[in-house]
Amino acid sequence: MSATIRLLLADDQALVRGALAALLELEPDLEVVAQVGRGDEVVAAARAHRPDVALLDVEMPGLDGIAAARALRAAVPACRVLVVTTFGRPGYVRRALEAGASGFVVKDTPAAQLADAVRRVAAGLRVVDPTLAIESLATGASPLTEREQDVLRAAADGGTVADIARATLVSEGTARNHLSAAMGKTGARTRAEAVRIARENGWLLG
Amino acid sequence: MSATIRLLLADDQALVRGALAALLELEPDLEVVAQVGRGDEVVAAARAHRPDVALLDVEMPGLDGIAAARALRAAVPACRVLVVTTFGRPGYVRRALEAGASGFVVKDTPAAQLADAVRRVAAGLRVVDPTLAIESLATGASPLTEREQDVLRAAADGGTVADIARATLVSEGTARNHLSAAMGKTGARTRAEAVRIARENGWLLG
DNA sequence: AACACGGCATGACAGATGTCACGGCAGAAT
DNA sequence: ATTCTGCCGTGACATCTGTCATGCCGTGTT
Repeated sequence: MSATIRLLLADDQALVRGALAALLELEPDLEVVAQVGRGDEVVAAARAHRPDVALLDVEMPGLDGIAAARALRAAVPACRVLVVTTFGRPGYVRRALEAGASGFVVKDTPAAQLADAVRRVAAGLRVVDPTLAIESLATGASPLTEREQDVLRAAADGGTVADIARATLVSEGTARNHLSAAMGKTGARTRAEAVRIARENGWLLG
Repeated sequence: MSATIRLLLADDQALVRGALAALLELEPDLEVVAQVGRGDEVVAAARAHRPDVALLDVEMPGLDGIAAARALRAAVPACRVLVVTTFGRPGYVRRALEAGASGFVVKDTPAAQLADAVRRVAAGLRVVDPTLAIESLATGASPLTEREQDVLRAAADGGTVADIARATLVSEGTARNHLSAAMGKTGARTRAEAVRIARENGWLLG
C-alpha cells in the first residue's frame, strides 16, 4: 500500500482551508496535494493531482459540496470523498452518502479526530458521526417536491409572492399553492418559518 | 521585547480552532497558550494564561465575540484582540472596534496573512481589511432603535405577529409599528426582507 | 385502460399583515 | 419650561397571504 495518503481540500474560506492543511500536514502519513476554494474546481484539481481522499465543504460557490462529490465520484472513482461541513443537517448527510461520499464530519468535532476519519475513509470504510446518522434516519428524506423547494428557495430572501412567482416562472396563485403545500408538510404557519425548518433539515440545497 | 507572542483562540468549531492552532504554531514566534469554544470562557482563559493577543470569532455560544472582546479588554487590558470571523458585515467591524478590538479579519483571507495580522496587532497596530473598513464607513451605524432590533430578532425565526409581540413583551399593534418602522429604514417590503437586510449589514447581533 | 401523482392554474374567502393617523409618556437636550 | 426623540399603545383601512375547491395536463403505475 502507498506510503502517504494524498489529500485534496475544498473550502471557500481560505483561512480555514490553509489551517486544515497545516493541521493535516502534521500527520506523517498525510499529504495535502491540492487546495481549491470553489466546488466547480474540484474535479479539475483531482484530475491533475490524483488525491486518494477529497475533503469537501458543503457550502461553496460555483458548485455545492454534494454536487461536487457526485461529479468527483463519476470523474475520478479512485478518489474517495469525506464531507467536512459546518452544519450537520440531516438532509445533508443523506444526500452526501447518496452522492457517493464515504464520510461525513461536522466542523465542531475534535481536531484530533479528523486525521483518523481521513485514514478510515482512505481504507475504504464509512465514517459518519453516529448522532448525525441517527438523526438523519429519524428525519427521513425530504417530503418536499421540486417546485415546493423552488418556491421556498425563492422565498428565502424575503420577497413578496409576486417576486417568488416571477423567480419561479409560475403564476402567483400557483406560487401560493406550492408555498401552502410546503407549509403544510413542514408544519409551519408562515413562509419564513417553512424556509427555516426546511433549511434546518437540509431540505434546501442553498 | 518578548521572544514569542502568546495567543488565545476562541472559536466554536473545534476543528477550525485546532486547525488555526496548527497553522499558527508553524510560526516560530507564535505560541497558542489557550483555546476555548465559548465566548463566556474567554476572560477566564485569558486570566489564567496571560496571552498577548486573543483571536475571537464573532459567532459563538454563551457570549458573542464582540461582547467577549469588550469584557476581555476590561478584564485584561494587556491582551489585545483580533476578531477573526466568517462574515464581514459592516456593522461587525464598527462594533468590534468600538468594543476595543485592534483588528478585524475575515476567514477567507489568505492563510499566510494571518500570522502577519497577529504580529501587527501584538505590536500595537490596527489591522482592518481596507475593503471592509470602507464598506463599514459607507454603511454607517445602525439606523434601527433597540426595539426595532428586538422585533426583527424575534421575527427572524418566522413566527407570526402574535409570536413576536409575545417574545418582545409588547402589544401586537406596537410590534407591527416597530416592524413597519424597521422595514421603512431598511427599504424592505416584508418583515423577512428587513431581517435579511439588517443581518447582512450586521445590525442584528444574532 | 384506469388510476394516482405532481405540476400548473383559476377563483373566492377569511384572516394576517403593513400603513397611517392619532395620542400619551418618559428622559434628554435646548 | 419647552421641545424633541424614542417608546408604547389604539383603531381603522387597504392589501397581502394562506386555504380550499376545482379543473386540466402529462407521466408513470397497476
